Amino acid sequence: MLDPRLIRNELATVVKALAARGFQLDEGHLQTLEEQRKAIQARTQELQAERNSKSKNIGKAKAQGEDIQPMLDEVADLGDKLKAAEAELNALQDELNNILMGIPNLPHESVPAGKNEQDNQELRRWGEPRSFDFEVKDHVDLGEQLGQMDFETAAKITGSRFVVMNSGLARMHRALIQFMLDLHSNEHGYTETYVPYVVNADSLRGTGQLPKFEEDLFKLNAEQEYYLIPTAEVPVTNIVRDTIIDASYLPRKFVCHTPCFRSEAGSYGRDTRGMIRQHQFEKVELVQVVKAEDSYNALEQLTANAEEVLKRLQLPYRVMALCAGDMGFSAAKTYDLEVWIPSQNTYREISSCSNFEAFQARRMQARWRNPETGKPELAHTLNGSGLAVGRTLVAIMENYQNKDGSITVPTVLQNYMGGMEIINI
RNA sequence: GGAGAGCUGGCUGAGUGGUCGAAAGCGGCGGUCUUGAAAACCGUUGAGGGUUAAACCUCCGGGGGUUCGAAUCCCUCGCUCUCCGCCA
Repeated sequence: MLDPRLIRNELATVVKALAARGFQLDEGHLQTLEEQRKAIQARTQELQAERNSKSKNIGKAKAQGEDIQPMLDEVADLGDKLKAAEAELNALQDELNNILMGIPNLPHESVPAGKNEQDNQELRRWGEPRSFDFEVKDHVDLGEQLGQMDFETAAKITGSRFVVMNSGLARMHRALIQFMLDLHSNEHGYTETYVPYVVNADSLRGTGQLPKFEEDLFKLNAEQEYYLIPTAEVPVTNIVRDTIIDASYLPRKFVCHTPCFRSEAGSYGRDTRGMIRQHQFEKVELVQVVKAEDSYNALEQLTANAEEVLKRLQLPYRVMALCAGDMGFSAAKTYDLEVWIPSQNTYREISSCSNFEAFQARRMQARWRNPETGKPELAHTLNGSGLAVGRTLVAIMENYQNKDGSITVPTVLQNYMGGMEIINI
């Protein structure tokens, strides 16, 4: 959520900044509502003040044994008037709030202009894509030939966009999770965290998935309004919802492995083959809660932490600065890490690292107490994948494939796989 | 599943219809004392909105109701705890 005062006081600037990311804000409508709100709020508060003072007087008079009937007559219709005013105010505030909750974050000044992924800016590359002296296979062919990756069985059990794995691939999948958790908790200073995979609507509103993106989520058909998490970002960031954090606890850095569940509504026909886009996938997520002044340094750090995973796995990648039009709803700035996928002869997203500034913190009232002023201030939140496990597995399979269809195990993973050096039939 | 108790400021916790945004303690901040620190003592200290500043308004788990007036009474939902039952 944007700062309502910013919207009130600098509406034109906000409208312009939102246009940069392709969002049309109905300026006139908002202004009209805001003016009405102001007027009705003032009137409501006057009525409330009148009620408070008159009630107080009645109390005093009664205590002194005076006849209070005339005073009661005087306030007879005040209650109804007040109730009507409050109802009107509530309706207006709900409407304004709905609009506010649907407005995306403003892009940071350093974010490149642009409409879509064509306009993203490549910042740097690491590693040299390997040249193969045989025809490369994609991970689906490799996995099925190994007999360790089975999409048909998964489709029988559930439906499309799921996978069954076993043996070496299943183990490497697990090894990746352990490796990433260890790296970030032991070397990068993150606190390993375990969280619920089912969350309530408040949590999803806090991080920005609701109210606008409900169709991307799996909603449980339960008595409570519960959803499967689309990313660990939701439960982990909401750890600080409705709290005032002591300054000495900042920055807070969490690393958390969870499965992620996405309905992928609206992505029909995209990446239908293989493990690139699944309804269920594992991800190791990095989340930071920091002071406002630190958040852009934290974004660089968090991105570097995610990059380190790719470096240790010796996977070639590039770093993209997303343009304003390609960024997610809540982000002020986003770097995507894209890993080299030989079968597609291109780089594909494997991590997305974003600074949300105070956008999520304002929605979830996540604050810290500034000792200099003694006042609570909104925190800044960030997160990034470190990394998406399924896609990492895909990248390893394809980049480390051998002519005979076996897959060499990256050195850093061998200890996590009981010394296994190669995956074959 | 059944019965009961509770949810109050950063934290603990008092408050059962009016002068309560709310005692007390802890913690925080400022000061006295001290070479410095600790201890002790004194003062100060909830959040949000509003205003040049004030006035004023809202908030005692969420929502609704009763009342001139609600932290306090009623309804409802959520959560926590205790006991019983059931299951692992």
